[in-house]
Amino acid sequence: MPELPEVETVRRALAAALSGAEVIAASLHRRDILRPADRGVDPSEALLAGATLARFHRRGKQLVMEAADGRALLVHLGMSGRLLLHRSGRPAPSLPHTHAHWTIRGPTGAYRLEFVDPRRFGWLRALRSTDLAAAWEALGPDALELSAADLAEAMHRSRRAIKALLLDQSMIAGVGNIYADEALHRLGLHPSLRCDALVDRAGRIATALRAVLRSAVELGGSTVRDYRDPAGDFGSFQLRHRVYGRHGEPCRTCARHGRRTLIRRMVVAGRGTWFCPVCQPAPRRPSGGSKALSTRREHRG
DNA sequence: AGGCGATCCTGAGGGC
DNA sequence: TGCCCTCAGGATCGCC
Repeated sequence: MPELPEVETVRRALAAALSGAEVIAASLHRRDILRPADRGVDPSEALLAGATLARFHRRGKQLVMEAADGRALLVHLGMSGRLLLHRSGRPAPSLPHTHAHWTIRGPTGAYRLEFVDPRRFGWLRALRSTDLAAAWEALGPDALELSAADLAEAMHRSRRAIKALLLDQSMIAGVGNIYADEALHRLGLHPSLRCDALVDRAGRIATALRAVLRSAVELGGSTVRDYRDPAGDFGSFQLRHRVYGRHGEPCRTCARHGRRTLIRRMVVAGRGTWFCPVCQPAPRRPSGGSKALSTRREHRG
């Protein structure tokens, strides 16, 4: 799933190839990929036809293509969304679920850009670049720039599980299920720990989040299933995952200390959550109520 | 406040 | 081999 590192990888690739390029034509194949408020507008206008692409921004998981004429297009890749960039003239397999495409010509060549999203959790939103700040008002600070003070403030009055807060885009923008689990394992914190009990560790948590996200950006993000960069290539940070998706496999941190502990799976904040029961000991009073069984279906089958 | 479930959607993967 | 069922997840909404 594209989270901050994957979206940043996409942003960098698009910025490198398309800055200063002109959108010759744009086509929308599914109108419901636009946010509801945009469905009445002219699609090709919304998709920046005729514009010169000036800048590519990102906040959290949201990407913006900003045109020189004041138009902008906000892109959310959802779960399975891809922006694929093909050089014109090369045979480009058109994938199913291609919902929009652009013909673009610029300093580095001519391209076809495609928005592909099988599960359609992704979306596009047309706006003016002057409205971008307002559009992003609902998002918390970008996770790569998260300060200890921001995080401490968010945690201070919250009794939710720490993982729920990490996933809350209005608190921290960019963290999704993968990097929440990976950061918590590196911190040795159980995902169910209450925020207000961890305020004194906000600095460490912010630092660990930034570090895990930066490492992932350097490796082009994680490809678990669907994610590809604009060239169609995989990320490689999944090779560094310590817990995410590793249910039943040995904890590598424990293995280094001569212990054999298996990664477990539970549900926190409605999400599949992977953790090491030794590195991340359970709280004495798990948040989320009195249910004694906070883990379930720990074994395959 | 925040947990929880439903919703949107498709494809992967397990079970039989 | 192939069909069917379940499940995964980001964001949002309504309910409790």
